[in-house]
Amino acid sequence: MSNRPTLKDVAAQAGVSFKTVSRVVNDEPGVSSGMAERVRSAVAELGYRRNHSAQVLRRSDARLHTVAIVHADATNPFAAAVHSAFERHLRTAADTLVVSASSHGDAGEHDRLVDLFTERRVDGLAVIPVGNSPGPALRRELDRNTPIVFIDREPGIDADVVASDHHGGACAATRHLLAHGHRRVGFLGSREQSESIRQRHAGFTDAVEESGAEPVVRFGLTTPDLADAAVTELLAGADAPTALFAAQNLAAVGAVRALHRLGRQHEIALVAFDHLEIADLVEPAITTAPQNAEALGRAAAEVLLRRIDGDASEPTRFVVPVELVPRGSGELVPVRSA
Amino acid sequence: MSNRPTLKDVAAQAGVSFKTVSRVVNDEPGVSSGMAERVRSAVAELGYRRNHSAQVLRRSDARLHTVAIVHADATNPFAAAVHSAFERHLRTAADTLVVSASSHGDAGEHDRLVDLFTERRVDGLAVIPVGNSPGPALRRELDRNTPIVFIDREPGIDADVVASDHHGGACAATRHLLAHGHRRVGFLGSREQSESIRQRHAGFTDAVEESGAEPVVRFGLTTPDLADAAVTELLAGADAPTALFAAQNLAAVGAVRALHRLGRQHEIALVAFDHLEIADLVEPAITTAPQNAEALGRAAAEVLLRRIDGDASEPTRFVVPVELVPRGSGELVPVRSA
DNA sequence: GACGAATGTGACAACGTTGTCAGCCATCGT
DNA sequence: ACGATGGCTGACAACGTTGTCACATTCGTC
Repeated sequence: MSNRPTLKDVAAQAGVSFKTVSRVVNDEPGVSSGMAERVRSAVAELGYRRNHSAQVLRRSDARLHTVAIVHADATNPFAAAVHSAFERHLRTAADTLVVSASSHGDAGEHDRLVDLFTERRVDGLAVIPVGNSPGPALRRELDRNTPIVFIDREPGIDADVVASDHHGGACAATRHLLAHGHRRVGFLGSREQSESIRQRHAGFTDAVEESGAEPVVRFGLTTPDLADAAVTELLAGADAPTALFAAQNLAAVGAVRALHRLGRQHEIALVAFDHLEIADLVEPAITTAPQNAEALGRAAAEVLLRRIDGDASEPTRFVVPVELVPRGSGELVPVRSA
Repeated sequence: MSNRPTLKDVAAQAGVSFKTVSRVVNDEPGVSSGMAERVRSAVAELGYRRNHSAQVLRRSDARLHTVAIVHADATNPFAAAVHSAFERHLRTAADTLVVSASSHGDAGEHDRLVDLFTERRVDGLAVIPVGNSPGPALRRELDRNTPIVFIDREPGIDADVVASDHHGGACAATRHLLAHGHRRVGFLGSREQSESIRQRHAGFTDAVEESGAEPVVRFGLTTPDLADAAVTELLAGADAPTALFAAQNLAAVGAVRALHRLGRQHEIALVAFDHLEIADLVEPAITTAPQNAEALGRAAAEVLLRRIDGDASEPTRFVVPVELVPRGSGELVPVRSA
C-alpha cells in the first residue's frame, strides 16, 4: 500500500517544515521542546514510519542494520538452530535485522537469492552453500569485498568460513569406540561427494589406522531405509563389525532401527555424528558427537560483524569443536561371538 | 560497501546517457541493438546491479516482490515446514522474495520485527503470532490495510487467518480412541493459555461427552519431562486411563518415554496431535494427527497474494483439516486391569 | 526535395530522506 | 542603541532510479 504518510504529510499536519520533522524523528538537537511535542503528536496521529529505502538511498555509505542469511534447506533443524543463534547475536549485539531465505537445495535459486538480497542492499551475507562452487552473483560479491561468511560447508573459494571440526569429531568418536576394545568398526556414510562427510571419513580412517583396527566402510546411506539395510547386511556377514560409527544423522536413525529390530542394540556399539532427536528416547540412549549449532551461529555473526566493521585482513577459518556426549550406546564393549 | 556502480557509472563506461542504460536493464523497447550491446557489456564488466531502494522509492506504488514472515520461533520444525511451503509458493507463483525473522517468543521483539519490515517496505506480511494480542506496529499496519495473514494462531483481532482444524482434529483423534473401546481417556495438554491447545481440549471434551466416557485432564505439560512425570503418576493411580491423547508434541514425547519406561507401550493407547519425529521409530509406532504444514503455508501464500492483488473483501478464516494417521499406538484396545 | 511519421536518444523532474547552509529572531555585551 | 552571538527553523541539493517529454535523426511518401 502506498498511502503511507511522509515527512511532508507530518509537517503539514504539524504546521512546520518537513526538515524539522526529520530532526525530531532522528532525535537531532536544535528543536525547541514545544515544536518537538507538536511534531511528535502529529507523528503519532498519522502513524508515520520512516521510509527505509529513502534513508538508505540518501546515506548510501551508512550501515543498513540488515544482514541476510541464505539457506540450502531451512527445514533442516541444524540449519534452523544455527540461524537462530546467528539471529539472536546480531539482534542483541548489533541491533541488526537478520532476513533469510531458502533455496530448497537448488544451486541456481541459491545464487538468485544472493542476487536479490544484494539488490536490496544488506550489510553482509551469511551463506550455507549448496553445491561446492559459488554462483556468479556470489562470486561478484566476493570480488566486491561484500562481507560474506560461509557456514558449515566449504565454499570452494578463499573466504571466511565457520565450520564444525568434522575431522576431529569423527576421530574422537572412533577413538572412543576403539578405547572400549572394538577391533572391527563400521563406518556408515551418506553422500561421499559431501566435503563434510569426506572429512568425517578421514577422521574415522585416521583413528582406525593409528590403532591398527579393521574398518568396514559403507557410503551412499542417505536415508534411514538404506542405512537400515546396510547395517542388517553388515551384521549378517562373516566378519561383522562390533561397533558402528554413523557419520550422519539419517544414517544413524536407520542404524538404530536395524539394531532394535535385530535385538542387538545392547551388543553392537554405536556412536552417531550430529544431533539425534531420538538419542534419549531409545534404550540404550545413543552416544552422539553433536555439532554445536549455537557456537557456529554465534561465531558466524561475530566474523561477519568484524568484516562489516571494516576488517580487511585475510579470510579466516573458524573451527568449532565437536564434543562427544556419552549416553550408553557408545560405551558397549565387544562380546565374543561364535 | 558503497563502491557499487550506478546507472551513471555504466553510462560513462558505455559512452551513453544513464537513461539509455536504464532502458536496457529494464528491457524497455526503443534502444538500437548496437547500443544495447554496448551497454550490456558495460553492465557485465562493472557488475552493475540495480539499486532496489532507489527503484522502490521512485515507483512507490509498485509491487516490491518482497513479503516478510515473522516467526515466534523459527527453530520449531512445524513453523519451518510452514515457512518452507509458504516461501516455495511465493517464489514460484509470484516471483516474490520471502524474507523472515524470528522473535524467539518475545512479544515486544515480535512487534519490533513487524516494524522493521514495514520500514523496509514489503508487499505483505505473514505472522505467526506470539501472545494473543497484536502489538502497536501490527495494529497500525492492520489499520492501514497492509496485506497481513496470520498463520496457525488466532490473532485476537478481525483479520485473515489460516489455521489448522485443532478442534476437529482433536475430536477425531479422541473418537478414534473411544471407537476402540476405551472409557477412560487422558488428555495431556501444554499451555492452557494457548488458543490452539484450548481448541484441542474442546474437541477432546466434545468427543468424550458425546460418548459418555470419563476424561482425565492434565495441563501445563510443556516439556517431555513434565509429561513423563504426569503420565507416570496417572497410570499409577486408582482409576488410571487406558488411552491417552497428547495434545502437543513435546507432551507426546514425554508420554512415549514414560510408557516405554513402564513397559506399557503395548497396553495404553496413545494418539498424538501434530507431527512426531519419532512416530515411526518406536514400537508400536505412534498414531498421530499431524497438522498439514504444507497446506497451511501454501494457503497463507494464496490468501496473502490475493490481498496484495487488491482484494479488499472481508477478512477470511481458512481452516486446514487435520487427518489422523493410524500407526499402531492408537489402535490398541483396553486390557482388563486387576 | 520537403514533410510527417517513426525511431532512437537524452534532459529533467520526482520519489522520501538527510546534510549543508542561510536566515530569522531573541538575547547579550559594550 | 548597536552589532555580535547563539538557538531555531527552513530552503535546497543530493542519493539512484523511472516516467515524461522534447529533441535529433532517419525513413518513406508525395
